[in-house]
Amino acid sequence: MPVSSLTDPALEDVRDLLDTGFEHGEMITLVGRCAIDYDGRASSHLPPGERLVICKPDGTLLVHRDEQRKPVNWQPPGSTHSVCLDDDRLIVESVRSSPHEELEITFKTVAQASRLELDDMSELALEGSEEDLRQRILADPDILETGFNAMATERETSAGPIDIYGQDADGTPIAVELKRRRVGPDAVGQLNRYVEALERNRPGKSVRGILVAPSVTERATELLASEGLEFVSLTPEQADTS
Amino acid sequence: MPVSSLTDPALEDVRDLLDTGFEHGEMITLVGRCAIDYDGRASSHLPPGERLVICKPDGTLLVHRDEQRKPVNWQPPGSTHSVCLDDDRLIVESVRSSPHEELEITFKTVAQASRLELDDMSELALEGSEEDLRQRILADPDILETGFNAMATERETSAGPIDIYGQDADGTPIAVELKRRRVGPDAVGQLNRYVEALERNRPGKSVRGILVAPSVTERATELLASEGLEFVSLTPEQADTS
DNA sequence: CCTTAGATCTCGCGT
DNA sequence: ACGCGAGGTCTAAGG
Repeated sequence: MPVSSLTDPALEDVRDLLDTGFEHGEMITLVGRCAIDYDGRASSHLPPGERLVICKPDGTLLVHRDEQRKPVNWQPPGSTHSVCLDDDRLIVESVRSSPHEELEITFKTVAQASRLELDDMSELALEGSEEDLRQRILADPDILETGFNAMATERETSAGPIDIYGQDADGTPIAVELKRRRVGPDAVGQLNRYVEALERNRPGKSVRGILVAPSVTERATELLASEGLEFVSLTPEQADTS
Repeated sequence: MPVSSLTDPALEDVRDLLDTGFEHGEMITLVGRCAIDYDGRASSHLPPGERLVICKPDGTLLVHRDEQRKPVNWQPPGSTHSVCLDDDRLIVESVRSSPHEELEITFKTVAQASRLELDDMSELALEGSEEDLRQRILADPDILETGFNAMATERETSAGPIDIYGQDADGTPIAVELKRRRVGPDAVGQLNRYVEALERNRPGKSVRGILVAPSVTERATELLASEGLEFVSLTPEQADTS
């Protein structure tokens, strides 16, 4: 885990460190006072302030302030970074194509500059996703409704793919929309689009729509009622019955 | 912009640095080999690997790998960080309440640990948002449709707030939904919910729905047609006519 | 606190 | 490439 770091360096030395880091595909962190201009999908300007800048070898660039979870500015993976010294200012530039986006960071002073080689082959194992909720229902369809018969997942309609498509005990088609957390009106609209698409395909035949989530907001409940849709309360993880 | 940094420190010294940094409300960066466990809205486990950890004074915690824009693990602002030394392992813990979430980072080795005091009072100025699109239309309603009369923004309906509510030249009500970029079926569903809510309030009276965006996907175009809704192409920023 | 919808959303998966 | 929907989404604004 080699780390090369400079404290209160001359901007010239920072430029060399960046060039070396970019060359070697290393991660770089910079702490310093900088102004930032962005132009691409939108455009922004951030006056000078002290921030932490991170350049990843995959082309990602992050600018973090001392608060908030999201970077104040950034470039997505695949961008190309470069650095140049202009008088007494160090300019870090990141360019992305398709769509074209430019980020320019102008440093007045740099307090710390580091090159990091990070070795990380592990993969994140996450539980509690919508996929887990789907597996729960497919493993035991009766928890949705007695006699439910799951016939397909991601079934295509003209309005998009249905999470689970099946039939009830009477053979009536059902579109099931899954959400891992409490839902609002948007999920109802989504389910409604799928149900209407199925009904357009089979005129006259009734289709049921069931929204599956831990809970729904009041407005979503009203919308479900006005559209004739149903709700079943389920979480991705089985309730702890210990 | 005071920066205190340790290279290849003993874990004991890292613990002291963290304690000091937490105490003084400073930002902290750690580079090292660690495993991570999360439990809260979901749960996850990440086996050992080399990562960059950032603790912000507002309670934000970020764990970044050497690729991707998003942190592999994190805690939102408002979380409480703590550190303890357990044998030959350094454990950084972050807890959040409402909802309860825990993140535990177990370091085997630390290559770099830094305390940063970042002074940043500037505010980001961003252009090209949906709000800019709204201002464009309100400043010159005719660019939406000749004779359009904007009567309200964020007008409440039983299905949620309409971006712009108004009337056409004939006095027919119009719900306008704005999007800053190319849109898909979700935006059509959103507009449809608003139009249906208005129609439920005024039975028999027809209501027009207009989706405003730079462009729409084909599926969204079909949905617009099947719902009897309309589309007008506009961008947040005026086209460059130089 | 909860709800609602925007975001330079990001990300993965599919066509 | 583009389309589509999930996400521990995050974040701001409003009730």
